[in-house]
Amino acid sequence: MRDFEMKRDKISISPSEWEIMEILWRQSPLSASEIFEALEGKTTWNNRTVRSFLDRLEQKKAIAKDKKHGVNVYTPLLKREQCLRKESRSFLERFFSGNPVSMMTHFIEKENLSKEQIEKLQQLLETKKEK
Amino acid sequence: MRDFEMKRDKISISPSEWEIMEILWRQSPLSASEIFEALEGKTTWNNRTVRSFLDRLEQKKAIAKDKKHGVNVYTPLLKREQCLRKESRSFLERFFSGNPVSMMTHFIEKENLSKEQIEKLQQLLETKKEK
DNA sequence: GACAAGGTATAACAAATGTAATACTTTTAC
DNA sequence: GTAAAAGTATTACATTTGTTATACCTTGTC
Repeated sequence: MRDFEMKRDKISISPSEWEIMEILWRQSPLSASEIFEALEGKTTWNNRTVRSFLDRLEQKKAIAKDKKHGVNVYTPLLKREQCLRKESRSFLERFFSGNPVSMMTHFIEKENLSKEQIEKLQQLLETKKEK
Repeated sequence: MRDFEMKRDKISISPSEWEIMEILWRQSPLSASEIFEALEGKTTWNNRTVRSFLDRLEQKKAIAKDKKHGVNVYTPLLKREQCLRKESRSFLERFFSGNPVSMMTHFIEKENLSKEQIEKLQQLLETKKEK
């Protein structure tokens, strides 16, 4: 494995930071106050708090900071896909010994799925089987 | 308002603590050194470290400590089922906006499931649909 | 061209977490 | 019955995370 990849793997994104990342994955670059506004309704974070998270994400090299027209704007350096995969695997490992079937069994049993939802999953599995 | 951070009155179990809980859910009561032994191979934690986790779990009232034959033994106070459900929901909320179907879709797409695994899930879904 | 509003950089601080060390007490093995 | 081993209780300390606060700097407005 190459060096930069190893380093990237070590980045850990906290729950709060993840909220920020989601905003930026949806749209970027954005300024701190744009991000702050995008969080309205979702969180009650102070403007300062948001800026702290941005600072930390930048230190972690999860996002890049650029000065555009005298204002800092932020862009993701990590791909959502990749981060999501990492988090998913970690969840799987922690709670289901890495076994995806027992994990999904848990959700199928515990979540109340509608007929439509079940059928959607069935269809997806069918497609997958024919791969 | 859905602030995704937990309320203070709810017990939160850290990843390391979860390992301890798993041991105790499998078998209890156990002494600190029994737990330490059960962790061999899984972790490289020092004996002291394990005892720290036990102390904290006790403070959190996730486990009970009793002195049996001059030695402290520990028993879970929380049900695995319940904790697992809480963690699962939090995962679902954080990464898939609480949508179980999109979560499962992710896993079906990203994990390489064998034909047998897929069929097992299909069967489970079929059963569920007839509920 | 001074000022208020907002931006920036830096610091603070407590709780949670990971990871033990110390210092005393009890039990066990000779 | 004493010394080593094991246990207990308390403390420590760095890092991460959540949550601002302070103090300085820029800029559009009057």
